[in-house]
Amino acid sequence: MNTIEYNLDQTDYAILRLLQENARISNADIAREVGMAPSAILERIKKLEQKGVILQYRAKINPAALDQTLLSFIFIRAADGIGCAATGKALAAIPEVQEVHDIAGDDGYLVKVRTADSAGLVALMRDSFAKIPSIISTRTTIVLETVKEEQQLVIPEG
Amino acid sequence: MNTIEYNLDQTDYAILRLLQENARISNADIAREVGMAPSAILERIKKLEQKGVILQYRAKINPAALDQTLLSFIFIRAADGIGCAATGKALAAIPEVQEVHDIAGDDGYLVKVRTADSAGLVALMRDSFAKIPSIISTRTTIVLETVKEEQQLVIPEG
DNA sequence: AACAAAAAAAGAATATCATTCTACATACTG
DNA sequence: CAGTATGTAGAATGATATTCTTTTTTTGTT
Repeated sequence: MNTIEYNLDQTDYAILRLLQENARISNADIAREVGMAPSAILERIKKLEQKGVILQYRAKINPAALDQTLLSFIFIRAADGIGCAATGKALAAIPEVQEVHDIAGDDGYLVKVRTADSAGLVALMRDSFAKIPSIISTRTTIVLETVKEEQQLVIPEG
Repeated sequence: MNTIEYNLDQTDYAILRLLQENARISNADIAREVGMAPSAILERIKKLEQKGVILQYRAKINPAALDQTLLSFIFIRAADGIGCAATGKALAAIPEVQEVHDIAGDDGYLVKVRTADSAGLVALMRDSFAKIPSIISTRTTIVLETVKEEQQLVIPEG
């Protein structure tokens, strides 16, 4: 199911806004920001996690620090259609593959890939993509510069 | 500059791996995992932040909880080339726009967008995109299902 | 409107944690 | 070989997370 059966109020929004910006903020600081007791914040966060509103807390690491500076998007045409997700799963299993999206229109996937350089991209396509037999063709788009990246969700204002 | 002048060792990798999975883990827990003192972990994390290896700590929020279930990628052809980033900035300023990438090959941008539904997407293109005069044309790809999403970086094994 | 039931928040108490400081070990440098 | 710099451990303290109890607020029902 896509929808979540849980009503968020203004306090929840405020908490989410703070956590989205800085997941390592203390409950005490959140409590001060929203004007409530730390214990109440803890309860709310627990509930937000349990209800599936908060999925994870993650550190965003600089790709350059791990020598993964080349970003590419690859359209992939595959022989299997929707539901038969063998290609998607095979793509998802590749470490360099950041995202895999099943897209509408032409039995294809859109894949986001990070490699060290163009040689790494070539190697990836030769070594990993070529081993997935259902792939018919690929079209690669190189990212020159990311203007805005992995933006967080827009949370309704108080 | 793209590269980072900082050498990471196995302990740093272990810390990054833990923080990437759960940014709200305590320094004490990290210390237990890697077999070091909490004070040492704190120092290392501070340095990783200061050196720009760790960019941010973020809570990943379920888009469905905020009623943003439709994901789309839009290729945008614009009149300005590389460097003249007016179009990119205008796109980045749109709240629904999650990512903006300047791509090679055809003076264009690849944009990732989240809206509530197809009506929201239509409204976005009518109200926001249409107001950017440098946009020549757009090609939209609807995501049916995300197989793998916003994967974190692959950190070298110990 | 009044009451009961349920949910949420505050407040206090305790265990845990972050942070600072000092001391020590290790590696690098002249 | 001294001297410097870097990094870690360990202890101390101040802050925090977490639990539990009490109080308040909300909700639903008559």
